[in-house]
Amino acid sequence: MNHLSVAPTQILETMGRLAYFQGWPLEIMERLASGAKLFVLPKNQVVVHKGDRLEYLYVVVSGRVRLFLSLPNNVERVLALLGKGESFGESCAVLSEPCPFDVAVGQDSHLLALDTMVYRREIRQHAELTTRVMERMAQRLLDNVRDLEICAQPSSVLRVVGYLMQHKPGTNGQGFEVVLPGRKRDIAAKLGLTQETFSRVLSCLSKQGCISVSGSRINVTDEQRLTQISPAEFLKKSGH
Amino acid sequence: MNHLSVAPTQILETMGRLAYFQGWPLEIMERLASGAKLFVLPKNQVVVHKGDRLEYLYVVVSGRVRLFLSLPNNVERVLALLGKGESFGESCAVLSEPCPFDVAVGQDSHLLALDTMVYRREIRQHAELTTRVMERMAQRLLDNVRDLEICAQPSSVLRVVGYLMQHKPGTNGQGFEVVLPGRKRDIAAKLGLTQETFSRVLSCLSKQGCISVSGSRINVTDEQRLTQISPAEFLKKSGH
DNA sequence: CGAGTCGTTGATATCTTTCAATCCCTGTGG
DNA sequence: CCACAGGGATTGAAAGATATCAACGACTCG
Repeated sequence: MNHLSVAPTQILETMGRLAYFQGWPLEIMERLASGAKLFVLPKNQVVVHKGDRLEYLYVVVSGRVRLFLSLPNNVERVLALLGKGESFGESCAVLSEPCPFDVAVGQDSHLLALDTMVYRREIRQHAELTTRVMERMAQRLLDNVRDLEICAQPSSVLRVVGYLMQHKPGTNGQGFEVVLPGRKRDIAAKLGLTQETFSRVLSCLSKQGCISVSGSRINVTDEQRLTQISPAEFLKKSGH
Repeated sequence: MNHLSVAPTQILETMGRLAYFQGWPLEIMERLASGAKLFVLPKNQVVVHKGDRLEYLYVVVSGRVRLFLSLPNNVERVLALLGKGESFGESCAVLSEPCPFDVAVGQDSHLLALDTMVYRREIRQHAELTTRVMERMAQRLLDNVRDLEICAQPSSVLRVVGYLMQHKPGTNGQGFEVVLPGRKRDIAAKLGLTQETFSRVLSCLSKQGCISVSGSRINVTDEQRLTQISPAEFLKKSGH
């Protein structure tokens, strides 16, 4: 993988702009920066193979990263789609375990790579940071449950509705927009659906006036009806 | 919920026997014990409702506990089946977030309940413990991925095979036994299957000589064939 | 012995996947 | 400027696997 040779001071500056490091002591960021690299990755580049021992912990500086499992029928199951400021590899770094998923970038991306050894040492030596990382992991565990709840919904429609509602902004009165963080096929793979099914569901919801779709922007116009659509006798209604 | 009034010293003694607290400083266990209770719960008792603010962090002393999501079609999706020494509620306790799942006991059980406030305070004041809890959470995140990988398998057979292989003991030459940690319907619900489908798959695998089932004990006799059975043209073969 | 829970088995319906063709958009090169 | 290639998305028709509904059998407990 290509990595830019970047001066630690510039890496430090980059770190300062990432949400990931908000509130971290400068002194520690400096030590992390000195062992860090900045990777420049072309679209579709694979970053990590399942089973790899991670040399680095990664933080997304720009672009899109997708974590996924490769299933026997030659399809992917997407675990997460990450954007700027999000990270992956902490769990493996902390436990020195092999990575249980594959990682690839969805478009040209910049990834900050922190040396796992340095990371572990710094984390452990600073109680405040340990707490911070612990909280982040706790948050991720809760997020996983929410994701799983959506994937566990018994019908494709409910899964898509669940996904849209999960991305509703906190403060809002009437309607909201969801911008899909990746290709539709990847969103589908995150919901445990094929892209075809995902497409059909969006199409139907659209025809019923609940949402309007244009590219990767989805406008939820009638949240009320969207959440009540459960009765599921639904893909048929729109002229199937 | 019934809770035994138990002297802190006895609670402390109980804690000492739980794997959860192995290696914890006695001093801290004493402080945790003073704010702790011991719940005695009858079969099927609900411990936590989804959305509850947790007053306690729970550790299983005896019995079986199941964490699950209630889905719209009135079925459960099981997240975990816990036995002695396992715990739940840390993430919520650490973040003061409402619990995202329901919890019930599968049989008469004893649960140790640690006050979340005391727990948080103690954890944060002792760097060593924070690290320990962080590592536990990291482990749980990796476990979640493994579980999800199994649930993501494209056929019921692969899911069951995956489940069985996940429970293979590390050291072994020829065959192994898996004791299901709960009712078959709960295992099925953990795999995202109905109990009927789970039953059929076990039956077929059994007829093909890969495994033998007696109650909740499953003997994997031909691991070789079990893992190669993928071709999936399979439920039909056994006289469906 | 009867009630209740759990598990098995069977028949049917339904939903999603799969396979295939078409469309749309974008970037590229003649 | 247009043609064309490529990736992505959509749409259609068919097949297949699981869910659902229902009945039965096994076991436990009171």
